Amino acid sequence: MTDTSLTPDRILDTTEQVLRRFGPEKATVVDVARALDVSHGSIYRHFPSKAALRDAVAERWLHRVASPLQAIAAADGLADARLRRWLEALIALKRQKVRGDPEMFATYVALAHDSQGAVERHVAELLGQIKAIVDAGCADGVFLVADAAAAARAVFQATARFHHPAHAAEWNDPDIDRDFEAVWHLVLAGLKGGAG
Amino acid sequence: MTDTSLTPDRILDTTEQVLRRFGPEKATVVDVARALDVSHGSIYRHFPSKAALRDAVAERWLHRVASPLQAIAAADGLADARLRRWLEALIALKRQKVRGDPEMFATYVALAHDSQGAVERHVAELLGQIKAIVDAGCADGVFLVADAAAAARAVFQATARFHHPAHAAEWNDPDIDRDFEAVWHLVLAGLKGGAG
DNA sequence: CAGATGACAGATTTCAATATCTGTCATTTC
DNA sequence: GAAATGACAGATATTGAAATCTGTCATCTG
Repeated sequence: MTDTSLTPDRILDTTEQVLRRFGPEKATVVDVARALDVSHGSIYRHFPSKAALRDAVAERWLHRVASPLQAIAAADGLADARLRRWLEALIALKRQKVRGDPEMFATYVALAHDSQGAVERHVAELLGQIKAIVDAGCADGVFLVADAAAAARAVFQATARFHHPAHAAEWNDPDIDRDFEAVWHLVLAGLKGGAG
Repeated sequence: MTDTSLTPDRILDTTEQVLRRFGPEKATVVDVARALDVSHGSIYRHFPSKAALRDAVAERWLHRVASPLQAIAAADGLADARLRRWLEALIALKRQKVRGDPEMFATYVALAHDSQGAVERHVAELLGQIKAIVDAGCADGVFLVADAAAAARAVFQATARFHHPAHAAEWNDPDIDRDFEAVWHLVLAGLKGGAG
């Protein structure tokens, strides 16, 4: 029954395979149906449109990024070290994905671009994780900020060059790690409240 | 003679008009020649290739951004206020260009994307201007940084969301000014050396 | 009767023939 | 004779007819 019954998860798995093989431009609902050996009409029983199917693929991919970071955000230890580890993990995840399979990375970026809602939820989730670290840091006196949510956004945005897919081409720059170090220094100083 | 003789500047002016009318995909060297009422072979007397012509257009556009900022970087007054004014001017220039004529902005971004060398020189020029402000700030004791060039890069990169064309779509966000304020706070604290 | 099918209309994409463009250069113009 | 021309070869883009795709739904199947 497991490999014969058509479920959303099975459709999503197959859609990823089809996207990997044909790319986001060429992949069609008919291709997915063919790969599953069902009629394309059956896909529409589980997803109302091709766009909804792509949204779901994007959402799952974004969740695979946010999920491992959640563990870091919720860990023990000093908030400044934890924030550093969290950012390094986010950056490493993204770089790993783009280096491991650049075409698939581009595919997922294209999907995400069309699924603005999924991206917004994803960013909100990441901001929530940063805010949790900042809150903890304030409680411990490691950080000193008036508005933790605003500080979380500032940290995320100031480091955009190192994790935002629009900057992926710059991640090959040999100076990228040194650049991150310099930005991290500014960010950390700001969170510690060095200049009220 | 002035309006009959074919000069690089006249070709560049006309190329901009043609790009404005047809966009970067459709504009051809033949279109430029037609607009100038010369044969397209004559264009190749002044520019070795279509790519070189587009490079020159990009370079001129980028210079129009860097030029007014130079005055701010070289002005008197406290370095922190000057850096703030410089960043605000850079951001205002970019926003003005994208709001005033979004299609032409996209055109120039496409040209710049193909003229990596021109972009690198432009960024180096901007980094030089920031470094001059940071150097002045260090001399006055307003800033405290070990490596002014590294600090300049960090300032530029941490604020990328507010001036890098890849983020242009986000400039319509109603919270964009508040976001810049938060990032500016982090950056300023870092430059003042609050957290050694 | 829940779930799958496949034929269908309208929209989108493909493909190959046709036209245009880029860059060169021997010839022409002033 | 310096500057401009226009014909040319090979590369690129356009076009319109044919094929395919999306989304729907009446029908079928177990």
